[in-house]
Amino acid sequence: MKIATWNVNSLNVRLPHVTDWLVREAPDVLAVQETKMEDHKFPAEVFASLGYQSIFSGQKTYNGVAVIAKERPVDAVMDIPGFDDPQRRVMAVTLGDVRVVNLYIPNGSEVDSDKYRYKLAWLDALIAWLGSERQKYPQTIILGDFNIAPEDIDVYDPLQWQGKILCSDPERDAFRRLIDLGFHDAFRQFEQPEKSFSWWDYRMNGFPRNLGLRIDHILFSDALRPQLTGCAIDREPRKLERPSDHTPVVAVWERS
DNA sequence: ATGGCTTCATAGTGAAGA
Repeated sequence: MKIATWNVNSLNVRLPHVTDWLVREAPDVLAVQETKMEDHKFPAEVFASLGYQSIFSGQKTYNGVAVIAKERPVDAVMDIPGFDDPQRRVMAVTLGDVRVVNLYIPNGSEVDSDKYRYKLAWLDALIAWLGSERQKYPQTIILGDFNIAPEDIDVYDPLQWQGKILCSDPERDAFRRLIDLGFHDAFRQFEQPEKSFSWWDYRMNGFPRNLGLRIDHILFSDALRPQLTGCAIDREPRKLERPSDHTPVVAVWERS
């Protein structure tokens, strides 16, 4: 199974990039974030014409998540149960015998801001939920835009970013607590190029200078460890005209 | 240089992203 995550930063603008990428890479599953699109506008028929089924939870202007898969996604959950949140950031589905949890974790804006407190509360609720989901779904993949750079090696300039949003200790602690539920960072299971990032700021020529952060992740549960054969960041879509500021992260399992 | 760039909602500019 080939599975990918991609924050597309508006599916309306990025649809040609996404369809081109689906045709070229032929993943079994693509989890997207920041569709910024209400459900009645979701281009499900475009993906259907490429052999993909879609399930989506969107809203106008901000947020919005979707799972695009060859197999029919079932048993969808579109909220963190018990966590009242109008923002569309969660899409958990079952594909075969694997539970896939697609996340658009809040950005947080600035440390100590209201949005930062919302991010930390959101993460607490997420961790509590996924902790209880573990027994139910031994084979789980959690992927998406985490808006957390877990380690200094995931940041182009760790000193400049020290303690800042995406890198603060409470955010990294939340990432660690998620891992400690029994998950692993697929990207770090393999030798990787130095300065591997998944997001680059549109400003300051961030991408050509590789001023990036690794904030998009694919985590997997213990039961899926033996079959994982690779994980990589695909920088190609970031080189296109009018790219998303994020680029896809891809993981491959030998079997479902 | 609390800027830069991009998207969206809007019809001027401003919010938000990361």
